[in-house]
Order: sequence, then structure tokens, then C-alpha cells
Amino acid sequence: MTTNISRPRGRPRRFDPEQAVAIAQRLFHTQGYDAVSVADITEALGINPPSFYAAFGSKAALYARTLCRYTGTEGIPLAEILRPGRPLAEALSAVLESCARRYGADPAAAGCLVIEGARCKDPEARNAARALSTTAADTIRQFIAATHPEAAERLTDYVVTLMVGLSTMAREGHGADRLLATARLASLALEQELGA
Amino acid sequence: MTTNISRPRGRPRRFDPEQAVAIAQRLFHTQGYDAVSVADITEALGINPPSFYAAFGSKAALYARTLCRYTGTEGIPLAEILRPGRPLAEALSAVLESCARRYGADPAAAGCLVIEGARCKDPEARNAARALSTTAADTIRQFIAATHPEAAERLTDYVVTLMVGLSTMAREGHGADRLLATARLASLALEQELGA
DNA sequence: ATATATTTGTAGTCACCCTTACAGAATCTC
DNA sequence: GAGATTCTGTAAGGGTGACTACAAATATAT
Repeated sequence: MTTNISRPRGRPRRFDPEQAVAIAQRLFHTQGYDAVSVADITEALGINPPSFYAAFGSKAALYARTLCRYTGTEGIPLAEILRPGRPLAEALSAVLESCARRYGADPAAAGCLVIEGARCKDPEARNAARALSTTAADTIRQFIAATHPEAAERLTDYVVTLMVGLSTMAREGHGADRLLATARLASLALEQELGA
Repeated sequence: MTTNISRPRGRPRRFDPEQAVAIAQRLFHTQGYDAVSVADITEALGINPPSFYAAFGSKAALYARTLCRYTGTEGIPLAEILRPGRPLAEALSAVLESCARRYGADPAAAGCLVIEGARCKDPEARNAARALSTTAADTIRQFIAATHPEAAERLTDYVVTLMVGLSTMAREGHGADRLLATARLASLALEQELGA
């Protein structure tokens, strides 16, 4: 007796949507949203366009699902790193180091899917990525404001600017080692500014 | 007697190529290379496609000319800022401040034309932008190496990462004031690292 | 078995992109 | 003027993109 939860009525799917999202995520992360065509996706999935549109609605909608999946798995775990009570300079430095490590971990899928997606041409996909990007910035800002409200905007801008820069440099081919060196250098400013 | 330098033979042009490059530069800077179509350009210039191709060869070739023009006019004057003998921390901080000011000066054409062009989809245009980007990085690296050879790569990576980040944030709508605050914060790390 | 529901595969639509063929117009040389 | 030369405008070629109409296929429900 397998998992037999009363299959739906019609002809069954020949592919697993969840796995398809994973494959699409890798494509988007590797090549960028604009550079991936629906034809690329359907070929990678071994299906035809109608199956794709029936399952996901549109390229942008599938992208939104990959973004959702990304934040839950490979994205930077801001909530974990920015634990309340953690010293500010230490916490922000940890964010930058985490970015350096993750963005440079896989050379074939370098950088941040969200940050890179925020520059794509398609408005729907771009807005989806921007929304997540804004949420992340807000998380950082609120963490800072809890202890240093007067410095929240300035420090958030600084950290986000570096995250964006690190993602870009990762895509330019910089490995985790070089990114980490940059992150550590950037942390010096945080320590100095916050009197660590 | 006007400037009468023996006009060329055939039918005269109805537009000024130099002015056309300036107009195209503004389009590319405002919208990004990929988002500007040849139709956009020809419409902005008030000419038809054949005139465009006869004068410039291709969209990428025109873009290369706009890049050339940009570095000579609106680009960061690295050669001026990185004058030999200038204290390193001061010089690199000046680079970052200059970026902050220029990238945020014109909200309609924010960021750096070269940096943003380095991510476009067209290989020819991308390589043209990358070449200039690499040249700029080399200039910075050599200036650092003149006095601090062991720190050249690390500091160059740091400065370039911030330049890229500043350009992106400018395109996200950050004004020169916010960019400058980030640049000044980033300079703290340089001063600390270099014992200023 | 019949009806219903859902997916699949073929083939194609429609829009937009960069680029060019071609003939006519405007200028210079002789 | 005649001829050579260069630009201009119309119109379209050739490619790629996202997306879909439609009928055949495969399952469940009764």
C-alpha cells in the first residue's frame, strides 16, 4: 500500500511539478531569468509548452515559485543569523560572511537568485524578486533599529550595498575566498563604527 | 566663409553622428542596453534603420562608441583621483565618494554605464563594457600595488565590489546622499586597514 | 460501457527583435 | 549636363520570444 491519496480524475501528469521547480531554479540561477527561455525549460523538463503552461501559468509565475523555494533552502538565513540580542557588529559581519560563502559556493550558480532577479527585464518577475529583496532589507533594518535606531538606515544601506556587490562579483567569477576577504574587510568598518 | 572643409561626395546626412551618440548614450544609460531597441534609437534620432546601420554598423557598435564617450566625459576620472604619491586610504576613499556622487547625480540615468553594461545579454556589448571595467580595476590595482603590493588584490576587490554595489543601489533609486553615507562608511575600513 | 475530467503532443499564432534589399533623392566631380 | 557617390525611405526578411487552439490520449466516476 503506497501513498494512495485518491488520485485526481483525469490523465495523470508525466512529471513532478516540485522537481520541475527545482530544475527551473537551477536554470534561472545559472543563466539568469532573461537568458532562460520557456523552450529551455520545457526541454530541460522533457515536456511540451502546453504542459508547462497548464502547470505553472507563465514563465514569471514559475520564477516566483523558484524564488519561494530558494528563500527556504539556499537563501541567506537572516532570521537565524540576526538573532535578537546578538551583538550588532558581529551579527552584520556574519551576514556578509554568509553571503560570501553562499554566493561563491557554486560557480555554476553564483550569486544570489533574488538579487540578480531584481534586474531582469520582465516586470512581473522583477517585482517578485524585488519584493523579497525589500523584505530582506527590512529584516536587517529592524534588527539594527532594535539597538541602534539612529544608525539603522545607514548601516542597512551599507550591508545591502555589499550584498549586491558580492553577488555581482560572484557572478563575475570570484570564488568564496575572494568574496570572504572582501566581507571581512567590510566588517572592519562595522566594528569601527559600532565601537567593537 | 563658413567651415568649408570640402564636404564628402554624396548626399549629405540629415543628422549629426556625434549628437546621435550622445542621445543614444542617454538612452542606454537610462534604460540599459537590453531594454533599448534599435527602433527606440532610430525614433529618438528621427531617422530610419538604414541610416542607422550605415552610420554605426550595429547596435553593439554604437554602444561601444557611447562607452568610449562616457569614459571621456561622465565616467569616474580615476587617473585624476589616483595621482601617484597620494595617500592610499585617502585616494581610495575619494574614488568611492566620486562614484557615490556621480552615480546618484542624475536619477534618470543612475549608476555607471560601464558597470551596468557588463551584465547585458549581448556578448559583443557585454565584452566591450567588461574590457573597460577590467581596465579600471587594473588601474586601481596598480595604484595600490605601488605602495602596498601585498594588499593590492584584496583592496581592489573591496573597492570594486563597492563600486558595483553603489551603481546598483543608485539604479534602485538611492540618491547621492545615501550613496555617500555608504561610501564614507566603507572608507572607515580602508582607514583602519591601512592605519590612517 | 459511457460520461467526465485532466494532461499530452502537434502545430501554430502573434509580437518583437536586429538587420538588410532596393530604388529614389541629393550632392560632388568633371 | 553626365556620371559617380553617398544618404534616405519603404518595405520586408529571418530569427526568437512567450503563449495557445485543438484534438487525441489516459485516467476516474457511475
